[in-house]
Parts: sequence; structure tokens; C-alpha cells
Amino acid sequence: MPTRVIPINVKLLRTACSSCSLHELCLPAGLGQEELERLDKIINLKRPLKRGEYLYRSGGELQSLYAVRTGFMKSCVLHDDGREQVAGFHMAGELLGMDAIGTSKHMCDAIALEDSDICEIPFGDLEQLSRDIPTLQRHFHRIMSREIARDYGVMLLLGSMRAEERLAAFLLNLSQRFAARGYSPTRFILRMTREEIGSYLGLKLETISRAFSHFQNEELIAVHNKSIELKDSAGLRALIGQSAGR
Amino acid sequence: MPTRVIPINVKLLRTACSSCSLHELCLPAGLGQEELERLDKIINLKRPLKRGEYLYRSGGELQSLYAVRTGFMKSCVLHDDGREQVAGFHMAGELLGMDAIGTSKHMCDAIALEDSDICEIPFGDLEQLSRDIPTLQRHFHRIMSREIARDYGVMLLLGSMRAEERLAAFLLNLSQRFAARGYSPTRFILRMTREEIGSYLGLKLETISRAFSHFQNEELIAVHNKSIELKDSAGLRALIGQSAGR
DNA sequence: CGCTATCTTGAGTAGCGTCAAGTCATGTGG
DNA sequence: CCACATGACTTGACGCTACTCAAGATAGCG
Repeated sequence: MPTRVIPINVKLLRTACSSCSLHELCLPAGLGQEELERLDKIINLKRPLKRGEYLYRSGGELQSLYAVRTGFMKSCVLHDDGREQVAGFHMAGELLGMDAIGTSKHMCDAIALEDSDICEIPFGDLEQLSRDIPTLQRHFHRIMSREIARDYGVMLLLGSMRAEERLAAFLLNLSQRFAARGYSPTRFILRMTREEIGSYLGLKLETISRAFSHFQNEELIAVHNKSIELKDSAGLRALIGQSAGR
Repeated sequence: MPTRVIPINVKLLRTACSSCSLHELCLPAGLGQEELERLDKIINLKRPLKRGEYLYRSGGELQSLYAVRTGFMKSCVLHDDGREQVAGFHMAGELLGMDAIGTSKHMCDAIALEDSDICEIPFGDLEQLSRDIPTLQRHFHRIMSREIARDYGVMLLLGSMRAEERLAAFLLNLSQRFAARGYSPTRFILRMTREEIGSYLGLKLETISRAFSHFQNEELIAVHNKSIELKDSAGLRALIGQSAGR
């Protein structure tokens, strides 16, 4: 028996938003059947990404926006001097690449943290279609706006929270996003390393590790390697804003 | 002689993007004459804001987006626990309020840092019009995307730069934005307090003050109260990325 | 089964925050 | 026009948080 999967013809592969369990979370939210089919026509399913593979690279030309269908991605901003920072983690139903519309060049790398399926949405087609379908236009604007709102939240976190507050906020945010996808809000697997969490939160990996240990001692969470159980979400929530803050 | 200016009828006041010196920086960039006139029809000039006045408040319903015509604004994100952080400073030609499209509620306060004139763009009208005018649609998307890209830059700054790097990056950013508006890139007046700069950069006002003094000793800048002269922009640029970084 | 990446924990330190005192600029009312 | 009040800024001394460096444990992968 062959151990390799037969290669898939990328071009011909058609997703069907209409049959995707995420369609109420993702770009097509709110569309009717006929509109869904029109959207389906412009969307391609990319070759699945293996863990560690790039979806796009900083500096690359914007072709498409991408939606995570399954899996887990991160985006990393790069500074000239080689510094690098995780700007976001993306799970199923979330849209990537919107930072590139302004300049037509991606300003970050997008990398798979686990094997992932990605829907490709050619941007020109999307703009065209959203002129015809006001609901789609409206929802696309909402998605971009939510990204801005999320960024403001991260800025608040980075600029005014101390280490343990940041980590608590991060865990609660993950929990809420898992819940929205029908997964347990209290037990989940971290797809990223301590270093990546640290990078996202503006902290060093040792600080993340210590904070995990401390939360565990306080019985707020249970950690075993990458698996997390939130044992006292309310406690975590209470922890945010307690420390005087900067 | 009356010392008070005669009140202006807010509703009837019509701006004219076509005659605005900022129109190539602002929303109408790239539009033709006829399109400009259609955009003019949906835009109102608000009553001028006095220093300290709110343009909108966190939690308020989204009605319109706003463009700064003259003056200087800040937006402040509020955290439940009362913490507050400056999320951005906005100068002429820049658009405010895009964070609210996702939820229909503003997630920050917008406050005038000096007397300012503001153009009001009813959001529903803008969506409508941008379906008719692809150039406008495209440019609106670019503006939202640029806001996302800017936010990523701020996240990088907050997450991975030390105090003096942050301030240097901030000064260079202001310089470049003044230059784009035809003002001197090397001499300008800070419209905000040290505390507001600190809040934006995730630092305390004392740290800002010390960094200014240090830059002055190094002859990178000259500071007198709120007026700044950049004496060695290259030096400031070199300073970013030198210190080991986090 | 061994190699490597990842994680944990400890000890020492640097950078920035905190607190405090004092200067300076701006505006107000007498 | 000056005296005074107020807010903004500067500077110093000290302390705490999170970083750095280092050693060892653990897990995942080939």
C-alpha cells in the first residue's frame, strides 16, 4: 500500500463555503444560498500546509486573502534589524493578509503552526463581488474593523499590563475563541511554543514558563506541556487589572 | 464689536473635498472630478472642536467615520478596570472611527488635542457610494489596511523595543507624517503631553522626559517645552535596533 | 534509542517604574 | 500688569519586575 497520499490538483479544487461548518464565523456570514454559490466560485482551496510551511512571506506581492479552514497559523512582523515578533495567532474561520492591501506587499510572514487547510480568496475578485453583494461588502468591512479592534486590544495589553496579566488575557482570549468554534473553553492544546507566546506578549519565554508555573500553583490552571486546563477562569479574569498596572 | 463668532449652521455646512488641500492624502485620493463631487455630497463639516472636546466616546454608536481636516486628535482605548491608553494620534487627512465598524460601537474615545475641524462621513453613505465607485472602494480598503499595518508596527514597538528606541521611532514617525503634509520634518510642535506620549509608547512620563534629556545631551534633538528640532535623524534611526532588544 | 528542541527553575542584574521635590510655563483674577 | 494658582515638566533616589545567563529536565522525532 502506498504511504503517500495521491497529490491533489490544486487549481481544480473547489471549496464550498456553503458546506463549510465555519461559514457563519468566516467571510460568508449572513449570505444567502445564491450569494454563497457566487462566493464559492472565486475561492480556491490551497494545497494543505505542513507545520512550519509559509503561506506567504513579508515583502511578497498581495494576491489573495486567506481564510484558515482547519489548523493554526501565526503571523510574524519583521523589523529591519532582524527582530521578529508574532503579531497574531489565527484559527479556523479567521482571515489573513489584510495588512497587505494598503501597499500590495505583505508586511508579515504567515506560517502554519500545525498542518492546515487554507482557502484562498483572490482579492480583486473579492472587491468585485462585494460591490455586487452589499451583505458581503458589509461583512468584509466588519472583519477588517474587528482586526483593528483586536490590534487596539493587543496594544493595550502590551502597553499597560504586567506579565501575568498579559498571559491571563491571552489564555482567556484563546478560551473564548475555542468556545466560539464549538471546542471546550477550558481544555485545549497550545499550538505554539512558549517562545512564540512570549513574542506575541512582548515577554521572554522564561517569563511565560514562570507565569504558567505560578498560575498552576495558584490552581488557576493545570498545565502539562502544551495542554492547558483552565480551572478558574473567573480567577484569571480577576487577576487582570489587580496589579497596579503601568 | 462682537467678540464672539457668529454660530455656524452645522447641517448646512458642506465641505468640498475637491477644494481641500489634503484630498490626495485623504479618502478621496485618486478620484476624478465627477466622483469627487459625489463624495462631497455625503460629507459634512462638523462644528469645530475645541481643545479637549470629544469627537466620540467609547461605547457610542457608530454613525460616521471622521477625517481630520485641520488640527490634531488622539484616540484612547479604555480597559474595564479604568486603565486607559492612547492608541493613536491623528493629524490632518487621517481617518478615525474604523475600529467601530465591526461592532457598531466605538471602542475608544476620540479627543481633540488642539482646536480641530473634522469632516463627517456617514458610514452607510460611504458603503453605498463605494459600491458605485471602485476607486473609492479600493482606497477605503487601503486606508483600513494601512491602519492594520500601522497597528502591527506599534505592536512591534511595544513588544520589542526599549524606551529610547520607542521614543526615537515615535519622533521619526511624526517627522515623516509632517513632511508628507508639507511641514518641516525637522522642526515641529508636539501637540500632546509627555504623559500622552508615554501612554502611547507604553512608558511613564518620567521616562519620556529622561529620554528627551538624554537625546538632547547626545545632540540628536533639541527640545524646548513642546517644540522639537531633530538635529540628527540618521542618529535617531541608528539608535533603533542597536540596544540588544527584548 | 539517542538527538534536539522545548521547557523549567535558579541566581544575579538592568531598566524602567514609583515616589518625591522642585522648576517652569500658562492662564486667571484682582 | 502683577500675584498667584495650576498643570506640565525635570531630575534624583530607590525598588521591583522582567531580562539574562546558565544548568538541568523532559518530550518529541527520526
